[in-house]
Amino acid sequence: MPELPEVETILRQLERLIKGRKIKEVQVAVPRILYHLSPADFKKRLRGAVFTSFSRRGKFLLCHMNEGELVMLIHFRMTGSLLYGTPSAISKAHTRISFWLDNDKLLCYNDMRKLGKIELIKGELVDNFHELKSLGPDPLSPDFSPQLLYNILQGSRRQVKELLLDQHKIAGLGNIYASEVLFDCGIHPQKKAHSLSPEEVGGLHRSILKILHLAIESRGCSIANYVDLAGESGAFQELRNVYQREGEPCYRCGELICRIKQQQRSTYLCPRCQQ
DNA sequence: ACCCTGACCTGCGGGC
DNA sequence: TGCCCGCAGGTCAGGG
Repeated sequence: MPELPEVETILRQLERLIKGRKIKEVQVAVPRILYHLSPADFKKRLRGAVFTSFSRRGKFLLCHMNEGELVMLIHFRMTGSLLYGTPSAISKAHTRISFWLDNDKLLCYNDMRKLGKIELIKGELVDNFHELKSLGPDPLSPDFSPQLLYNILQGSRRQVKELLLDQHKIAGLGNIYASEVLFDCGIHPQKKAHSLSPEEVGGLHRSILKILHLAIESRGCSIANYVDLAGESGAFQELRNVYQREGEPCYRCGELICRIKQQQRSTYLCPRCQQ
């Protein structure tokens, strides 16, 4: 599920709705979401903890607890979501972890496929946490310049779409937005990364920012089951040009959108607009 | 460095 | 109706 825009949407809602709230009780229905942490440990460390602030790196959501002393790190993978509301209003389908808050509302981590992951890290160790440390630059960070993108692409002989999906190179794009971005700038997804000209990279850079900002404004993309904290769908799926539009006409030129496989995953493109 | 496969999970829709 | 297959916003480990 969530790529960068969906995580950003969730983060903004958490800032508005959960900031300053204290956790009264924690319930762990599916321990494997916590990986190496035991449910007992997880509960003990979070009982009484206060949500201080929130941040994001790529697709990782960071909940800073107790003035930054502790960080709860969430990766939603394919089908994870956070839901917030009164206990009776929240969908209990696939609830894996529940947090009771001091206003008697519930914050639930729901995840049909159980592929998501939650970690607890001491605040001072966050920057050394290997999964964050190995991430490439976040495209919404100020240091993500066209020149930086050019350097990243120059260093690889792989296909450009594969590179956009590689979180160690650029952190935040997933399968939907990678296809949409490449359509937007007219670059064929199978082009070798190092073969792109500075002008093409400039266009790619502009399209990455354009599509991500557009998707955040639309509060994410709900093609399948993504919902925000309130259980609401996003609207970006109405704006997409290629993703899951195989066999339908390109809005720009009328050619039929086609689907190819790259690294066992579907890529959608317009064969006429993307050369 | 690159490429592919399988693993982790559940659920949905299509074809027979 | 039921069963099997492929597919799904992700990522990692392992082998060639």
